[in-house]
Amino acid sequence: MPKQVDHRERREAIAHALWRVVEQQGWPRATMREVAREAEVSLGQLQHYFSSRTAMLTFAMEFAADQTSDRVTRGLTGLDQPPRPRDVLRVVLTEMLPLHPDARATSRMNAAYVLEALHDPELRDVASVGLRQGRDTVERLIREAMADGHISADRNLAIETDLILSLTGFTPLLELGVIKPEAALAAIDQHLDRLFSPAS
Amino acid sequence: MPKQVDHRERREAIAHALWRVVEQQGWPRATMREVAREAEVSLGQLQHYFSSRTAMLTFAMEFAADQTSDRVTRGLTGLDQPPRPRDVLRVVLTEMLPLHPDARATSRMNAAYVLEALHDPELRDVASVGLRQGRDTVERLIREAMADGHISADRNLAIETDLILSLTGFTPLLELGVIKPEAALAAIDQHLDRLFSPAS
DNA sequence: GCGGATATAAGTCACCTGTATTATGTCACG
DNA sequence: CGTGACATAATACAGGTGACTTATATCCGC
Repeated sequence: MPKQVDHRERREAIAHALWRVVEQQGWPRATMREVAREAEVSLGQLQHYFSSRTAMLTFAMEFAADQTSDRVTRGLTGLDQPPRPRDVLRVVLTEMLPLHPDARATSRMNAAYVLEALHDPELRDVASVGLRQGRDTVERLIREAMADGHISADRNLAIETDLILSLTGFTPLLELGVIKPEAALAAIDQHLDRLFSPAS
Repeated sequence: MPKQVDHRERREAIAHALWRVVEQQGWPRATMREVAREAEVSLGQLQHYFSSRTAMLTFAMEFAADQTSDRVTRGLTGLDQPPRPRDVLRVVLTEMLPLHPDARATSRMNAAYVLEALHDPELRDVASVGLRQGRDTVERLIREAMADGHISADRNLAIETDLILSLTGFTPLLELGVIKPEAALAAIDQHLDRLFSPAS
C-alpha cells in the first residue's frame, strides 16, 4: 500500500477547514473547491475522502456535535464530583453558546444545520431527534435535581426545561455583539439562581 | 406611459414569493430564476423591479421587518388602552416567534438574514443596529414598568431585558417540532408571571 | 395620432458548481 | 520484482447562476 494515512484524522482536518469556511463565508460558500483551498488539498484529494458534498457536510455536522459533547464532558471534570446540578446546567449552556472560538465554530455550524433542516425532510428528522435528545437530557437533570431537593418540588418540570433551553436564544445577540459574554453569563446565573432557590 | 403599475405592490408580491422560496427551499435556493418562477413572472420582469439579487434580498428583509412591526402594532389594538406592560411584552414575543404562518415566514427570513450577516461586514452593521434597537425597546418597556411599580424595583434592568430576549430561543425548538406552541406560550407566561411578581 | 417612457420577454455571456474520468505517483506484500 | 490497492492530481462536462443586451408590446400626455 502507499503512504498509509489516517482517514479519520484527514477527514477531521477537512471538517475543521469546512468550519472555517462556514464561519468566514457562510454555508452556501462551503463548496468543494473552497473547502479544498482552505484545507490546502486538491479538489481530487478532497473527493477521495468525501465522495460527495453532502457526505462532507454530514460528517462535519456530526463532528461538530461530538466536539460540543466532548467540551461539556471536559468542562465537568473541573467541578466537584459528583458535580452540583446547577453547575452541570451552567456548563451545558456555556458550551452551547458562542462564548469562545471552539464553541463559536460549532455554534455556527449548528445554526446553519438547523436552518437547512427546516426545508429538507431527511435532515429535519435527524436534527429534530438530536434536539429532542438534548431537551431530554436537560429535563432529566432538572427532574433529578427536583427529586434531590435542589429545586423546589412545586416547579413545573416541562416549563423549567424549556426555559433553560430558551437561554440558547442569546446566540444571535452574542454573535452580533449586541450583548457581551459577561451579560449572557450574568443572565444565565440569575436564571439558575432563581431556579435553584426555594421560592417558586 | 404604458400599463401603469404600482411598483411598491409588485415588489411586495415578489417579496412574498421570495419568502415562500426561502421557507420551502432555503436562502441559497432563492435565485432570481426560482423567485421569478414562484412569483409567476419572467426573469426579465423580475430584473425590471430589482436590478440585482442583493437589492431583492435587501428589500425582502426590510419588508419582513416592517410586517413584523405591523403585526405587533395590530396585536396591541385588541388590548386595554393603554395596554399593560406585561401584555405588550407578550405580544412582542409571540409575534417574533414562529407561532403562525405570517410570523413563521418572517422568522425564517430573519434567521437566514442573521446567519448571512455574521460574515458580511455591511449586513452585520445593519443587523446589529436592528437587533440593538429591538433590545432598547424591550429595555424601555421594562424600565417604565419598574418606574410604574409593575416590576419590583430591585430587579436588574439589563439582566431582565436580556432574559426576555432570550425567549426568542424557542424558535428552533418550535420550528423542528420539539416543543408545541402551547408549551412555548406557557413558558413565556411563567417567565412574565415571575417578572411581574413582587418577589425578586 | 404619435413620440417616448414604461413594461415584458427572450436570448446571451462568462462564471462557478458538483461530479466523473483519467493519469500518475507511492509503496506494502506475495 | 512487480502487482495491485491506495493517494494525489488534473481535466472535462453538463447544468445552473447573476448580469447584461436586445426586441417588442403597451398606452399616457402632448
